[in-house]
Amino acid sequence: MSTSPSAQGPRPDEVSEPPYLSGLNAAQREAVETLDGPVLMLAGAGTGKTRALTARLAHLLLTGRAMPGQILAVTFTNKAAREMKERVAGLLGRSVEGWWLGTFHSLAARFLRRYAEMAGLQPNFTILDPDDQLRLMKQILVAEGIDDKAWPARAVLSAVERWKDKGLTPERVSAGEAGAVANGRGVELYAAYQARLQQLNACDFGDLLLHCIEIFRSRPEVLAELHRQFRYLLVDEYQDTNVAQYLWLRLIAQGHKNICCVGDDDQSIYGWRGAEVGNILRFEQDFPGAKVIRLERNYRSTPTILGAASGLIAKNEGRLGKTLWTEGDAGEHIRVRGLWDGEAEARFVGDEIEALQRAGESLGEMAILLRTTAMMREFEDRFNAIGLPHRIVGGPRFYERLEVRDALAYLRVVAQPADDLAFERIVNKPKRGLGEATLKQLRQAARAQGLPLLETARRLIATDELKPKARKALTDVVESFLRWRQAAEELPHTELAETVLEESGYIEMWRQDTAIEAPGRLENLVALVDGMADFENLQGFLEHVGLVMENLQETGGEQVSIMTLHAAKGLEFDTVFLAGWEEGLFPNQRALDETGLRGLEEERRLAYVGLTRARRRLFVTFAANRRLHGSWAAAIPSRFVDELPPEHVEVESEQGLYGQAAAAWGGSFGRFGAEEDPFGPRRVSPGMSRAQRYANEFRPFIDGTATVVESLPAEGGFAIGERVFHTKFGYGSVVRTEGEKLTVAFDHSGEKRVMAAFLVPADQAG
DNA sequence: AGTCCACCGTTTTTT
DNA sequence: ACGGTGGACT
Repeated sequence: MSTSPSAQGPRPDEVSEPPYLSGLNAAQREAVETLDGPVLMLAGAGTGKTRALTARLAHLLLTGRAMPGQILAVTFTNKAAREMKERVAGLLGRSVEGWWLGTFHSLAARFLRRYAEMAGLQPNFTILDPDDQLRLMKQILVAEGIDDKAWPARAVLSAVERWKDKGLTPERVSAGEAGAVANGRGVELYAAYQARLQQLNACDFGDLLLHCIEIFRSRPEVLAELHRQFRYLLVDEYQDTNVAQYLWLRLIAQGHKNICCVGDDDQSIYGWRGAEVGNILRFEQDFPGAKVIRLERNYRSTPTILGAASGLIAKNEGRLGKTLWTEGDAGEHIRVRGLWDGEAEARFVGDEIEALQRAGESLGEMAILLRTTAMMREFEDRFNAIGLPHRIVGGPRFYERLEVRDALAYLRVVAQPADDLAFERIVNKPKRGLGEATLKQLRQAARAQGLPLLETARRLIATDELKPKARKALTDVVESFLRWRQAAEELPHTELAETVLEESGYIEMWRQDTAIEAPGRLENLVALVDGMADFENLQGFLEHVGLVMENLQETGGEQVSIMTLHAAKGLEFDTVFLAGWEEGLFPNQRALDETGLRGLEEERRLAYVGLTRARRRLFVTFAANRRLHGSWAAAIPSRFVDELPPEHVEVESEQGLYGQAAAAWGGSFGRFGAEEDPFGPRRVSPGMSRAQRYANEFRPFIDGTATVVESLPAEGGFAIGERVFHTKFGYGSVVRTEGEKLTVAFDHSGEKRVMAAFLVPADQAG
């Protein structure tokens, strides 16, 4: 273990050692003090990673190893960057100025503003948001005559994004890879998209990194400058980096090779957007001589929770492997509970929360973690009904709201008149009679002259080419922008924004709107202008907006949190409810279909992330029936339920609920011994794996329940009044028949329209 | 030019 | 179920 020779003098003894070192365990201490060379800090969930990380930064600064400006620290979210800044300031007792701490994208943007012209951009380039990207891609597809039915802009754009994630410019995309996109025209479209971005003086998120990489590769003097500057690199959440980020890092790290990457391969959950677990698995090869430090002592969860999580994640292959341990009482068992449907599930969770609340537990220490946002609704409804304070974490973000985006589009055109996407967005908002016809004319002229739309409009209104009405309206728009650009020189940017929104009639448009959400939109506009006050100028504000799409919500108070598993990464709660653990939902069927075993393992990691969010108490629930895309689907418990080690789990099942499915399937949700199995003896051989049983007997139910069965011919007719049995809804009587569609009054779930193929005569059931 | 209706697709999401 | 989108209609 090396200690610095400088500032602090010789190795401090126990008493006088700096406060940020005290209380660290041996591994953490090693992670803090191993400053030179490549270090991989494998930090399991709840092992005090952030603590070690911030201490390391404090150590670098306090020992005089590095000046703030010589440290490059990368996080994944702005929130994480902010927290790190605050915590290091807390350790040092003062705030640190001038260091390079931020997200990959904000740091890359900072570089790129400096070297913009090397990438063919002007320094005031716009950063496109996802909506702009999509609109731009749509325009490209139209221009190139691509059938958008076969190749929707979404799909092409996502292919382009994956290429960018891999650090591939159009020239570098391999033929094999390109062939699969848009009938082999993928690269062509990618190139056209890039060309258009350049015209707009814009780039998308992926470009921020990609342009940097290209500059680093082609301009050794730039890279050398960065190498001189940055002596120490620190990267958080390394398991979620993509190839482009890896290349970017490696190029910068080549200088001093002092790179410390922190991550947990078991928590890699962003493969679907290009993250490569491989980056962390390969670290030691990528950075020869790397020291690997494992943080394995968990300070967060009970041994029970930790044991369950470890047992589950052990089913994954290709892990670096860690053995997390913790001390203390085993704690409460994990309660696994099966419910009739999603509504019952929400009711159950609500009841448990109320019970905990009565027992003195704080709502702020409880969270419901879900696989998809679609599942949130059920909980929201229920909590609203019983008046349980809650908040949805995530959800539509401030800068994504349409009124905010419109307002920003106005400001973007003022700041950067070549921003055609922004111009098109607001040219007819409020309605000015500038419809598609005029816009088409304008676009054509712009293309012919190779000029931005606003400049083209300025020229066009001097001619007689437009219809008088359109000409009048467009003149108005052009003159307004000229005036606002003038005003931008003199007015503070907040006043400029007010002027623009008022004079454009945009504010008035919402004042006139009688829709229920209009007042809220006006409030958001006010909030937007208020928020601008925190920035020095319009440019700085727009830069922030481009990079920070996060919510402004800081809702305090005692509330239960409802969020997706993805949103929960990095958080912890006393009590966690993991709901919707059903095959098809979680693990998500689409993940399995698209990426097979890889997808399954990522889903399992997601389960692991969920489990490890809990400090003391954990509930896992699943429903037998789930309303999905409008129709009902029968569900069976997630295989992950079975993968929780039995000794940590306590199953509570509603008696008889799963009679049908459970009996056919083997009569167990995994936890019952043969003698206590309430559903009777198993009908499948005990040696058969769950996956096999499943493949044999449940395939049709799992992949596409309804569709598979619906396509079968109806089996014989049912008579009105006949008693029938349905695997999802139970017993009932036929009310109406229309071919193979029947209406049945079910004893427990009311009238439903069902397919005859789903029904059997009641006397043949069981 | 603007409004209405049928149709489609529907995991996760930061920057 | 539901919301967004594109095409047809007024």
